[in-house]
Amino acid sequence: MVVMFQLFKRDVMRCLNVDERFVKESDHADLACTIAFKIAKEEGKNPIDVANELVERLEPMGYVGKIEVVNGYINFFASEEFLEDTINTIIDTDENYGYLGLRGEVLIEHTSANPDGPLHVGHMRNAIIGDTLARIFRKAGFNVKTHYYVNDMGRQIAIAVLGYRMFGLDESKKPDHAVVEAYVRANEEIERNEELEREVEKLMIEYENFKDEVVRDFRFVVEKALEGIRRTLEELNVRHDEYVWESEFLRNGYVERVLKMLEERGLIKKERAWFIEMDEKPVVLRRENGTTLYVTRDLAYHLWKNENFERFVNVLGSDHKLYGRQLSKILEMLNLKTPEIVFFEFVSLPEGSMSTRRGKFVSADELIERVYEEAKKIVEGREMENKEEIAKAVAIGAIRFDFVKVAPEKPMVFDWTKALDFERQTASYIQYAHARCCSILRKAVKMGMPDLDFKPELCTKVERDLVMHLSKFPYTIERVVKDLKPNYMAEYLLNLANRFNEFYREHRVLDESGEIRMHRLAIVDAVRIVLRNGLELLGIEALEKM
RNA sequence: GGGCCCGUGGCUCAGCAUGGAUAGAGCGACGGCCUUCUAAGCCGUAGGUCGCGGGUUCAAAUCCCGCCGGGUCCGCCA
Repeated sequence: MVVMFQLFKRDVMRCLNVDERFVKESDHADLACTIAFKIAKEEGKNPIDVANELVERLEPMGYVGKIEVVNGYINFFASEEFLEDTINTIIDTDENYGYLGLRGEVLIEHTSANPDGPLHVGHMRNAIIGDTLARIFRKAGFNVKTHYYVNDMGRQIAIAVLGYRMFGLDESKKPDHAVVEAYVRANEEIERNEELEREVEKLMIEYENFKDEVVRDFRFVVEKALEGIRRTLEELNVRHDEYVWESEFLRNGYVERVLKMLEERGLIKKERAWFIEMDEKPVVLRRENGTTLYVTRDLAYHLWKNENFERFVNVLGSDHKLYGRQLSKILEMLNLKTPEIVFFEFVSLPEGSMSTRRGKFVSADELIERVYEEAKKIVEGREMENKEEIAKAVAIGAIRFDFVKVAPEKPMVFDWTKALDFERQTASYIQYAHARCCSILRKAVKMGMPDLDFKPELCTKVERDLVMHLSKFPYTIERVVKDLKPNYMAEYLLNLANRFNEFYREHRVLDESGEIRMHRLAIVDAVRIVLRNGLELLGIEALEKM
């Protein structure tokens, strides 16, 4: 477990004896300390004098190298030893660089789109955030399981089943698209004929009572939808360890258990329906007709999570915020752990919000297909092998990066012209930097097995900055895990690719000889490793040639 | 009506955690760079009242209050 940048930061804090609040990243130094401003204020002195005084009686220790005072800031630069240890650690630990040694059982539940049709671009945002978090948590050391929670008991599933019974499924279509067709048609029928409402309600009651042929039809329709959804997710390099059906919690007794727990604490009010009084609005747990609600099953699911995991993370659309708060509040009433929830804002279309019910959405399949076609056009004009695979990797990378780079709480507007514009794709920029590293190393090997030998005293300013940035990779993972913001990693990699290109422009590698050559090859190899590890965390293939 | 989120160059976004030294990218625009390790790249130029107003502070894009604009939630739906 090596966390280079944090070690340096810790040394800075120790040698000044200040806490983390006063030590910050800065453009002017590797780390800058602002404590002098605070002391100056308290003691009515000049910050510059205070800073100078502090520095005078300061013993550099560990990885702390040069220290200078500028305008009251105390600027710290890492030592040559730090740079050397960073590069050597990266090369030695290789694919494990980024591992933080954190421990614990973590469940990440994400995507969980209703199985009434294909994934649309909003669900993609959920899947990509969730999958990226899962990858980063694993890298940090956690034992991670991912769940797709299947809402097989919802009203819309009953409608889809009704559609299936009335019209069947179009076998020529991808199964999730066939399901949504039946679902949309059934909705249209219901609008025309109110009688069908009762049909839907009946289906729901019968399913909840496990009536055989109803269960069979629900299972059939849900499996069909999931089959299609799973295929789409596979294209995106998103994999769930398990698909958990909510009806399962009715069968296995957890629903009953959680209701009993609530009852014993006197929390449930029973009138015609059963409900819990809450500040914002009451939560109904059992309908007048005796059936349970989504929240009831979800409470049971979270009771189960409590028994099996130390931490659980849910990725949910921000329209579920009130729901999430209430769920957590009820769990707290039972002295149970609450989920950590990542809320993401909506992906809307230029013409407005999406709706599965009205069949108004951009499906993930369509987006993938069209971006892929666009990537193929670009690859066509180039001399290379495996054009199809490269186009695929570039297309999926472009899509994943586009979604993950935006902070979850920012609303997104999905725009076809932008999605298909490869000039603005930033994933391929990172993939390209990685391919460049590989190319240099490949050639070096061809010229005779090279020795890699980093010498900090040979570092130029550009090289030094690049190495410092490499040291922050584990630190970035730590921040993602702490804040649940996978966009930090996207930002980090973009920045790294940028710095590498600067290095590439200003320095030759293979044309050099002797220790400079070995020194630069070590840097290139270290950059290659971090780019590759980072792309892996984003679920983007690190191409060696493109 | 109340709650929550967002508002940063023409466009898409980063930065807000922990206030700090010239607010960063990409696209678009304009000009340049392939006889040198991959031009999916690089360099340069133009372009910003960080939604508005107030407050706290030596210091505010960042913290607090109010307002405006957009989104979303407020079901015996999921």
